[in-house]
Amino acid sequence: MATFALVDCNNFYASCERLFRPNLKTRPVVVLSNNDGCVIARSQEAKAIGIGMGAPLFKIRDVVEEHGVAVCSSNYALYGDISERVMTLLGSNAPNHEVYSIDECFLDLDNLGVPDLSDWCRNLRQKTYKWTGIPVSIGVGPTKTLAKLANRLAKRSIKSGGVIDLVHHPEWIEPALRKTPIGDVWGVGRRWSQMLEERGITTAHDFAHAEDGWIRKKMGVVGLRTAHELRGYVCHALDDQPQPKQTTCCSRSFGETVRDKDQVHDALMSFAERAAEKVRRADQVAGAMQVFIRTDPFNPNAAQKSLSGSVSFDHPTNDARAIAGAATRILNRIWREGFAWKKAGVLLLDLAANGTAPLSLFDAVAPKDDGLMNAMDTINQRYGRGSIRLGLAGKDQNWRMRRENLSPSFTTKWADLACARMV
DNA sequence: TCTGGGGTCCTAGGACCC
DNA sequence: TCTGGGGTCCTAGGACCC
Repeated sequence: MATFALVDCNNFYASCERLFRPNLKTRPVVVLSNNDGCVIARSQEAKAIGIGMGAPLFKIRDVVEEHGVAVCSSNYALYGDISERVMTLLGSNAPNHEVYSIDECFLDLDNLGVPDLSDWCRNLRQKTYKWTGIPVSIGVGPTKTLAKLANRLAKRSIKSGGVIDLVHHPEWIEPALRKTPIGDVWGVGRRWSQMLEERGITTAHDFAHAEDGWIRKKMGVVGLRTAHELRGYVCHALDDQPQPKQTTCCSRSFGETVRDKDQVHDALMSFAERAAEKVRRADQVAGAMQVFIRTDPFNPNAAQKSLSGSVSFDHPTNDARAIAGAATRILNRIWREGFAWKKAGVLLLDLAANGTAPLSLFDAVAPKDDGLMNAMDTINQRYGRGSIRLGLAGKDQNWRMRRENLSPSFTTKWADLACARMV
């Protein structure tokens, strides 16, 4: 039998915000989405006073005021760096591991050669807290889906000490399935849980005992795999060598709607540049790209429009100039006057490892000019993103994100380094 | 007034081929 | 009046994840 562990950081973004700001330790903390729109992470105290996931900031102003809630704009430079530290530590303790998201990691605990796995997990949990300052919970199960489920219960149970092991306590599996609502099962989202509830399937236990043919018909092979995993049959293996990305995207909602083409263009140039940088960092090139712009779907009074266009590159590229140029041509092609644009984005598609992209028929050698891009990346890495850019930025930047409560980049910017003072 | 961004996988349907 | 069956490739859309 396989043994998977899921290590999940507790309230990750809120925990990161607290790391370098001890004065937040005793206050409820929430972290906001881009443009400071809605709540995407909450500390335990913030959950306790009833702040919901996804709550728009304007709706919780009163609660914030009343309880002295610390409100933070999201700071992904900080979270990404802290995440790396946690993952490195986990990886050094369990060589077979899969970094699943910014705050989650699956471990393969087979062949680890430890006498008491639950004990080992509790140690790992303490070590992670001591070394990184981030509290984690650990769920252990015979499949990834059951490890996830165990993790969720570990987070909720005080007496579990942050660890629940369903592999060495198989008698816990059935009660665990019974007390997990169907919508909290990994792989069952909002649509499916509504559909299942309407048919009386309200818990993980109900779903695990539903009929295969019916599940297959209603939810395809994806849903069937989830059901099998709940029964203890492995359908999702540990993926410790993740495949390179096939697409990458840089998109944003604007701080304010924008009607002016130059400003939309300016935003797209910035996205194109950033997307190209991501692809260079992965040592890939893009074979095609897509640009989209759209109005605000939440505003019922505004005329709605969603436009997009794409191109293929003759020579797959990661050069910001080529990508920005293509984005400009696409925008010129799709642009329509008279709409209040709210969001735009650049997608780079058909990504391939740099150097392996096939040459086009008439090429002797692929064109190569990496010097300038390398220099830009080096400067931006050293002095902070945006230190050097293509000379395209316009003056009006209404599309820029609102980030009114941004914490310092404690670990990724020299200027933001925390200072300790002897008293 | 206000409502994120970045991904993956699967399926259905159309175009096209033999 | 009759108009197959099976395959591939591509795209759009829908489900999910964090």
